Amino acid sequence: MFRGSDPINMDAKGRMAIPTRYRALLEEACANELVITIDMKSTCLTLSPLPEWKKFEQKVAALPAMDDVGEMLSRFVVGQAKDLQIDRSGRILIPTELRGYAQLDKKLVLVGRTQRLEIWSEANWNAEREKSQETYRDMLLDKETMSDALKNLSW
Amino acid sequence: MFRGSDPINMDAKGRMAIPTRYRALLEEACANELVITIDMKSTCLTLSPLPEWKKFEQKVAALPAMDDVGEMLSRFVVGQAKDLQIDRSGRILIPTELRGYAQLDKKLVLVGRTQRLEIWSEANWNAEREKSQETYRDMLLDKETMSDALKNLSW
DNA sequence: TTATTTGTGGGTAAAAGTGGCAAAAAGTGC
DNA sequence: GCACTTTTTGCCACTTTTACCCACAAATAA
Repeated sequence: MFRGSDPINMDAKGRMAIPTRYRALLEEACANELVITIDMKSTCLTLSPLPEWKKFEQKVAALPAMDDVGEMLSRFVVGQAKDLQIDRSGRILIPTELRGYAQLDKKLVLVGRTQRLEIWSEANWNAEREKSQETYRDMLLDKETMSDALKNLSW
Repeated sequence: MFRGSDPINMDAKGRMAIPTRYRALLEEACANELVITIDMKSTCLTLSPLPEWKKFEQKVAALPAMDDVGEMLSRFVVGQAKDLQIDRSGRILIPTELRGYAQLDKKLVLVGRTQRLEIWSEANWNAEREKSQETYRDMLLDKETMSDALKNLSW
């Protein structure tokens, strides 16, 4: 579904153009209805087609009320989500509060993550890429800390 | 169902406007009948459609009488709940005692939590958000203390 | 070079939220 | 029991924000 990264400029009103190669896809998959929210583990935002989002929301809602981490996930991820419509020029408006969270200024990077998209500030994206070369390469070589699912991933 | 957060001003009489995007939903889901009560684990209030509330109330009532924590939950959460009607201008009146509990003054934030809503003072909400970025990010990275349900949450 | 498609910016109109005011209802005291 | 006071509810108008629409600029392809 979504893959690859695109550098995109956000305009003064906080609007961002969706790459044309995704337009038809989004029209069909979700009638241009998207949900944007924070990514709790990284300084970026998550953009998903509404049907995909709903699946996630249901899973989170089904977690036990006494699961403190799950509760927090629901409060801040669901609680800061926002429905978006793609306008007739193929743009979305990124809500002000979320812009602050992800430290977005003019230069953004839109990253494809199969079922969803990530929105990064160019600066944070580059920093994270650098970090991945130093840190995560070691983590990939260390079989001790790796989950079983990942250990058994075939390619 | 409910998602996202909305900054709302409470008027001098303790009334709060429900965002328009929820109006039709609430009319249909519960004929504008809501229940408001305290959230025992946080300094905020919980607002639920009557049918959703009833499910919770039944579950709590079914807990063993010797479950002290459950007993306390029933006494203070159910015991301080209050039925509300949305008025003809789409507003609810937040009971005085509950206003005190959640430290509400003029500026409020209404937070969507899928089946229910949370009402925060703007100050407490912002403080909680900041805290989530410092504390909870670590909790999400620490696989030791994380529940299995959450560990296996795919997204 | 010209035409078509994609990206950007700004202006305008509609809708939503807020606060004030007035009317009605409830409560209290004479 | 009646009148006055106080609280609550409903209505309306104003202001602010948001979203939609159109026009222009840039880039790409013919």
